[in-house]
Amino acid sequence: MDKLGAMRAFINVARQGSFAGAARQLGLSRSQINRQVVWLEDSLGVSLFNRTTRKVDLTHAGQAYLANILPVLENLDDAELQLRDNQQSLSGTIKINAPMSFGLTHLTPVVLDFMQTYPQIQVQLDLSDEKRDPLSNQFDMTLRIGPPENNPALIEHDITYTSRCLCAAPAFLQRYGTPGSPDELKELPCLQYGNLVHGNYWDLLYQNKSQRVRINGVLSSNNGDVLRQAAIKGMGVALLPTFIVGEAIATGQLVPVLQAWQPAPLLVSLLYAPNRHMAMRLSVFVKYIQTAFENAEFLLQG
Amino acid sequence: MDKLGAMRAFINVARQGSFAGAARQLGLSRSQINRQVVWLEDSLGVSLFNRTTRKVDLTHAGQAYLANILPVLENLDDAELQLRDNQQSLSGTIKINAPMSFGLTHLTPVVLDFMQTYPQIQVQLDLSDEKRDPLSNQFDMTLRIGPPENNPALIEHDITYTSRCLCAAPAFLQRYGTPGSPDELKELPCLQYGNLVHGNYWDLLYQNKSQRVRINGVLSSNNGDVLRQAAIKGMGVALLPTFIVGEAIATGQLVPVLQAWQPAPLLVSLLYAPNRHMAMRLSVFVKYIQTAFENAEFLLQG
DNA sequence: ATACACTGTCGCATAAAACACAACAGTAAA
DNA sequence: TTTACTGTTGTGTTTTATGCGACAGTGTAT
Repeated sequence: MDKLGAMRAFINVARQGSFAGAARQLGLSRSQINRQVVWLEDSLGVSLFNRTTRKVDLTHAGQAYLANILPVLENLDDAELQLRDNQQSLSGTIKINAPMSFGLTHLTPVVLDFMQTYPQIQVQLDLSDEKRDPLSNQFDMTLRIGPPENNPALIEHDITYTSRCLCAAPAFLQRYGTPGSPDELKELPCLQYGNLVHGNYWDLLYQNKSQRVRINGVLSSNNGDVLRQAAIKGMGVALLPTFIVGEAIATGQLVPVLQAWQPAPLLVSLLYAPNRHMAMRLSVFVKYIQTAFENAEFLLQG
Repeated sequence: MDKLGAMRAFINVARQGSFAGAARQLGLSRSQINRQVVWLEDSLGVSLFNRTTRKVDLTHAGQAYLANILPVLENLDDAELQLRDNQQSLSGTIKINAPMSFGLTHLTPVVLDFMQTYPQIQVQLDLSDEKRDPLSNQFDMTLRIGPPENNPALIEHDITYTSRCLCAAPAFLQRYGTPGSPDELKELPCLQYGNLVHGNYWDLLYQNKSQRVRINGVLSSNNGDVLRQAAIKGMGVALLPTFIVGEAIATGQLVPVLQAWQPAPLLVSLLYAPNRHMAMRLSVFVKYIQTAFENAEFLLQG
């Protein structure tokens, strides 16, 4: 038996002093109201009403019970209302985790725009290149750059792609010579992006076919800016996402090499727990990020 | 769907971090716990748990909801406990209404004994000769002296009988003569008990047959002591319950007359609302009064 | 690495309840 | 007295609750 329903029936009967009135108001039959109240009385072991066929008066016990459960049920409704509001309104906090470089250079401006569009939403933006569990309750959204995880317990919302390129400083190329084929990379000092280090090699695409190329890795870091600085200083050939080295290439600090041998583009995706009921602010955020990066060709161009 | 049940399932799952654990504790199947939680989530439009098949963690929304409903449910349980306790324990207040004379002379000592037997029970004893509705919430118990009401919406618990007698002061009899037959009453000044005044006559029993006898009513009152004082002063023949005039007869202030023509004994009964669940203190009170008056022969004797 | 025990979820069948309707006895007002 | 309404109860039907079994997934111990 639905005790809450019985309580609501009881409250309505008490307020109106009539079973039939409560039945009309609740859209139920008189018998059902009667049965619910009787059940409540039996389960409590207390008579709640003194009823004649024409009058319904609260017992002392009924008065006490009514006075006790009224605020309780109000609190309960408040709790639900609060929850629903937090779920459906465009307010509250979004906790985002993203890698350092991409977060600083590309995510931050979009997030700031987002916050101006939805001023009631607060953002907690955590930038770090450490791998964090997107399923821990620490973050609502985790932005990842890399190959898909194919984790069935995780929603991977693909945002865009970012291409990578091989590049080096002009001074470096003057000193070591510009490589004409990837074979030469195993003789040249190479700078490796840490998150992708699986060994002393790079996987490159040549005419859409993947080929594993041995390299001479001298520096690896989980921070792309470190590698960019190293590359600009002429310390080696770097394989870096264009969003990191794009500006340096545009200003001539770095020069693309082996342009026919480009690494596969990396997936930029938002990871989050697959809740069947996602908070409105989160789905709005995902959509906002999606459209903001939809035509982000700067990511694809050197 | 029983929302309270679903909430309890949710709370148990949250506490144990496991659907199966909650199922074991609640004595239900895993599927039922799952269904209840899913139903709760759907009805709230919010995901309460982040679940993998091996871990169950509260969502932020779930944490908030749990924190909100926990005290609410506790309050609800408290309300029920309080109600049940008030119902089953021998404590609380009993509100009694009784007629003035009988209350003072016979009910009061029994009530005082009752209070010493059950010191946790408080009594509110209202003595008045006005007719009051036993169904109004003003009183739990109404003691009435008189013929049964045969009200189906009322429980009439018969306690005992009290006989009545015709009597007068010796001085009065010296002046007017002792009546030898009831016919003479229509010439003698008579004193009528107010609650029973239905006209200028008395209904008397002669050899177990009721006969209506015309009288000469000169004073009527709803208070028996008034009539007793008047009778002692020699102002007329009184028809009064023996519990009022018994002492005066014993001391010779009044003398019974027409002893072959006695009025029908009056019923002493407790009236109360027919609650299907009577508070323990009330049923105990009824039983106590019942046994206290069970052999109350003083009521039957002049 | 493999087996195993355990998890959350879902489909299915059944027992339990919620519910409306109709009928009944009682009551207040016309 | 009539009339319209009340609270209650029995009856049948629809809805829901519940257990069982199966499935895919996941830690643990061998």
